[in-house]
Amino acid sequence: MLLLTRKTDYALLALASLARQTPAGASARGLAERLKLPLPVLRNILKQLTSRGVLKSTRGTRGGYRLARSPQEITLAQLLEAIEGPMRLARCCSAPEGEEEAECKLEESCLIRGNMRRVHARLMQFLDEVTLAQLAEEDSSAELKPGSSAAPLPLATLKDPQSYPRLAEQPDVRDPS
Amino acid sequence: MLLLTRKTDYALLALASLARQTPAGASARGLAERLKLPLPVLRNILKQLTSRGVLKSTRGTRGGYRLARSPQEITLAQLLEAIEGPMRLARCCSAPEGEEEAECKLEESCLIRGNMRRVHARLMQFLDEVTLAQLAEEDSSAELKPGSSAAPLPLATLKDPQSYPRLAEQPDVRDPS
DNA sequence: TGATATAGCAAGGGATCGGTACTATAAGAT
DNA sequence: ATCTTATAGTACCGATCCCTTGCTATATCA
Repeated sequence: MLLLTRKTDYALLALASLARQTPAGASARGLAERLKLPLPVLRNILKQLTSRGVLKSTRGTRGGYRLARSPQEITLAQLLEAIEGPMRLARCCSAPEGEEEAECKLEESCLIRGNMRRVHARLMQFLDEVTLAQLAEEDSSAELKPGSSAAPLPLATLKDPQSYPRLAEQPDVRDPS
Repeated sequence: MLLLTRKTDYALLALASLARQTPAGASARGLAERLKLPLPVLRNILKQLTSRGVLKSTRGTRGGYRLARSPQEITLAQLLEAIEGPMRLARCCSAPEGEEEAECKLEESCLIRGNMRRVHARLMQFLDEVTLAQLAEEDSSAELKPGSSAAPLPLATLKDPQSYPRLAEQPDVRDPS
């Protein structure tokens, strides 16, 4: 299961690059060359990010794109929604208002609707705590005490993956019994 | 952006139903009728979950499926990987070992690889803290003091979504200036 | 006026998802 | 033994979505 599409990958890359050179901007061509991304694709992405208010654009000879806000004020949740549309964990996790329902026939009888929504909310909260500034940070890769662990506000500074604790190992058995 | 496929929706529903009646089991037909899911689809899902070791099956007249472990020992991360395959945030978040690379041409020059992996790790950690038992819990929907909030181990009991705090509202402007 | 750069549509190829059908195998009941 | 129930495995089609590309219009600066 791959969570981010290629489009999102490219977008995050471009945004990180722009974040590192804030408040200066860059042209689509310049970004494509620097990041080695296909130009036509990147163009579409930048256009979309502009229409969603994440970027600001200037046309003309010395035009280009720049962030609409500072990297600290842009969260991963915002970016994902700008690129891939409203984010839902399952079909029953619709936008808080509007003509949501009728997506899932069960709805009423669904066993897990309430709990799925809770998980969804926690997930969004997590994504809203990661900022573009953190994503764009120089990758010094090991500047943390592994013992300090879980801060009350997670990801205040991005910590290293290491091996995160799997509660139980998942056997890939064929049920030989 | 929709995270879970229909297949996963069905699977979680079926697993929650099985979890509520642990350690008893249920047949594919019985589950399909009770949950109002299309039988052929559910069959394929149950088969897959069995081959991945999440369920155990018994053939014959009074056969059926039952959980291979207790609902408290099964995490959402395990389920998602069993249903949708290895979970990655982006293409550069491969499995910890094996012939991973070469998926992303950039790799070396990638600006955000390290940080993406950290985000990925945190995400997995989160999914590994949600158990099937929690998902299957009766939905009493408001049995919690909203002040008590974030426990050291999040989701010890699933809390209500309410309105989680959006750091900044995302304007859907057309850049009218 | 010309060059540069973004804006907005539109379209097509390819992969994946959702759903269905068919055959084989195993266990219990009669 | 045989019939019924139920899972195991595989193959297939249709629809949808992702990815990419191309063209034309518009705005800015030299």
